[in-house]
Amino acid sequence: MPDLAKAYIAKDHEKEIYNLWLKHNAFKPKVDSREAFSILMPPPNANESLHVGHALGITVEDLMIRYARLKGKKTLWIPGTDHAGFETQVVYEKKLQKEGKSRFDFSPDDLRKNIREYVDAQREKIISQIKLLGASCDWDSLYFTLDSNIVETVYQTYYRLNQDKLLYRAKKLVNYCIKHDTSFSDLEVVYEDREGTLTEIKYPLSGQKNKFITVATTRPETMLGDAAVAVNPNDERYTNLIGKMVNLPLTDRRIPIVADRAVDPDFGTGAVKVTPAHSHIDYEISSRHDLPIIEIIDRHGKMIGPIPDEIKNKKIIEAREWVVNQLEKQKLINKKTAINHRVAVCYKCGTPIEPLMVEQWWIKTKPLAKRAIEAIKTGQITITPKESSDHLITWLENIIDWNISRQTVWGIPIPAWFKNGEIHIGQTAPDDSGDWQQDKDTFDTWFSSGQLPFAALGYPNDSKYKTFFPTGVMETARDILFFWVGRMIMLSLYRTDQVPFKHIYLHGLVLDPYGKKMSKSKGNTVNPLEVMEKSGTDALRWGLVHGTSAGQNFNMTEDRSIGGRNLANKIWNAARYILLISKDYRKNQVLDLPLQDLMKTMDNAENKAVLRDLSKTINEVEKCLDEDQFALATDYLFDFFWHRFCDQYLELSKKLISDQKLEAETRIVLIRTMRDLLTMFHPIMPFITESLWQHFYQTGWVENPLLITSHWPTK
RNA sequence: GGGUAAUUAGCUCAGUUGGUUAGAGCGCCGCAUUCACAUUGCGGAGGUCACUGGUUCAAGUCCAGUAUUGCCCACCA
Repeated sequence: MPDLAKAYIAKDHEKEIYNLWLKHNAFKPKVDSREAFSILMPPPNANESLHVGHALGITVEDLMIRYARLKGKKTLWIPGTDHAGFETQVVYEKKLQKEGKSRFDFSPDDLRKNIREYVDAQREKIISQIKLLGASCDWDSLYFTLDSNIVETVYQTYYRLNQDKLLYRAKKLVNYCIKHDTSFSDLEVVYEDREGTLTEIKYPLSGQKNKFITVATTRPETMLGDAAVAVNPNDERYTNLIGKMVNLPLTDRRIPIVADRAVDPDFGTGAVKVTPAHSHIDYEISSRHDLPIIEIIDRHGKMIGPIPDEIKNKKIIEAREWVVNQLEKQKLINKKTAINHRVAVCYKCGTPIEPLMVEQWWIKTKPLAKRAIEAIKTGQITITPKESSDHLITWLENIIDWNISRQTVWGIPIPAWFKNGEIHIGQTAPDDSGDWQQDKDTFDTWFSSGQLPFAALGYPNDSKYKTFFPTGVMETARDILFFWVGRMIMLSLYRTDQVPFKHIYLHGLVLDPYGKKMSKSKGNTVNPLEVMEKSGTDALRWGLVHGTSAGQNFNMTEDRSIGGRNLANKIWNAARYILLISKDYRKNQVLDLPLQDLMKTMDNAENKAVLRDLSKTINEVEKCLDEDQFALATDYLFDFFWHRFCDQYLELSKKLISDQKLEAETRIVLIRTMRDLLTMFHPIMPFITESLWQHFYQTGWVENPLLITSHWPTK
């Protein structure tokens, strides 16, 4: 047996151990009659570098899959990377910007090709970083979300939605970012408190001199697209004006005053201008009163439509100044007040969202959501933490139709063709007349990633799909519960009639030591690669799990991983000591007896007692791991190992072992307890435990050459 | 506005069907060093379990309310 170094230096072992696992195909599922357990790895964006959020997710997933493997299940963990359509395009545009270029310098085809090359070059990086974390996933199953089989499945879903009349193309009001030139779904819009000006404008009543109705707005320029003025039906100030007309200033149009329940009489003047083409609430009001929709802003934020020539094609902000000036000249501005209000903005660049009328592909989500709700309510899918079930159900119950088209080049092209208002759905044009134009849009990334559980497993014919679907658990970040998890459930039930996973485990946010969100701009990020380099991967993994709570955010401090490093060193030295004093001990079959039986062979009460406590610990750890209580499991393990085994028993064993009558059984207790501890520590600290297992194996104390494919302790 | 979670030692947090004297890690104080490990050991200080009320023989734990903080959803024209 080679001598063990006095201290455990993680760097000296990790690479070798990972290669050992790879060499033995330890991550590959052995397909037999055992119970199946699979996890789909949430694919990190192909252009990203590993951050601490990934590290947490991968640690927990690896922990679950290693535990299942030790418990004798056939396991498959499928890794992948995400093309992440819009997000990647934004990153690439930033890169272009640094080079003094923009996306408009390239044709869409060239741009797509360039991003593809960029992503292909980046992809290897994050994959190698995932390997550093010790991820025991089946690399032969590695997927990329633009793989042809996945794209094909996505297309089939699109066709089927069309056949089932759940897909439609419509020009409706959508959330549009004029900077990125794409629409979004409701989920990609965030709200921010912004300073603004509330301008009160007097609209002259038709046929009545010097009589006005005053509206309040933060967007004066949109008055040019007004279709009505609305007041609350119960607002006595305006009851006599309902049904009357006003002359819309700066235009020659006359618009009605309507009564609508959406108007809050206590806000502003209690009268509101209605601009159906550029406000969601106004769009709703207009549909209730059959008002015309007048578009005055285009996709680039330029003024269009029936507006004065002076501002045609001008930017929104210029138009605003012009409109306010003109109104002031006509003495139609009542007053202007500063206001702090919530503004819908693009979640990437903070540009205010412009609601615009754009033709998009929509999915009718209500019928899909209904089945998802049922699956959750009947317990076909369970969630940790449990309160997330209600969040998900509430979201599904209030779901609105989903805009699945994006005006980005990087993504899965939508298989649809247009010719003079005709629409053809399919990958190729219906004829080669050359009149058909392919849809230039791409799918919302979440539409394709929402199908990954079955798409990445090779639905419908692949043996992986047949063996491992539905997957056992979906482990992912809490903040994509609606974006991703909800959509996976809906689309999976729709396509496969099965839930995509039986259980969901949501991890919280990793915060900085002071409980603040980590962000690159704040400079308060913890770089997992640095922690791994400094303290070791096992130490990082321990630090991410120990002392945290399922689904709750937690503060990441360096101390957490230092604690993990110290623990690794302690494990190393306990095992090293046992190896040193017993290196000539040859295995006795008694060693493998179930603990209950092994205990009966012991003469000494202390030896019996430590085995009894070991058995208790196995029970506790098992129960915790079965219930997603990973941190609590590490608590039990830590306490038994450090205090009960090392501090008490190991010291005591030094006396016992010098007693000739007790020597043999004491060695057995030491070896057996350490062996079972290595096994239980393995899911959370795979490298050091496997490394020591190798020494146990070479000494002849264990049968299985690899801990990773060994089995959970027998009680 | 609606929802949800958190509030326990200086700090970060456990405490799972209510049950002796409320725990851990880190930090702090004292002692110990050829004996697996100083990335260590032994010992110690430190808590009105946010607050108010209720249920109970018994409440950190269950119920109601209050406060503070975080997050999610809706959204202000």
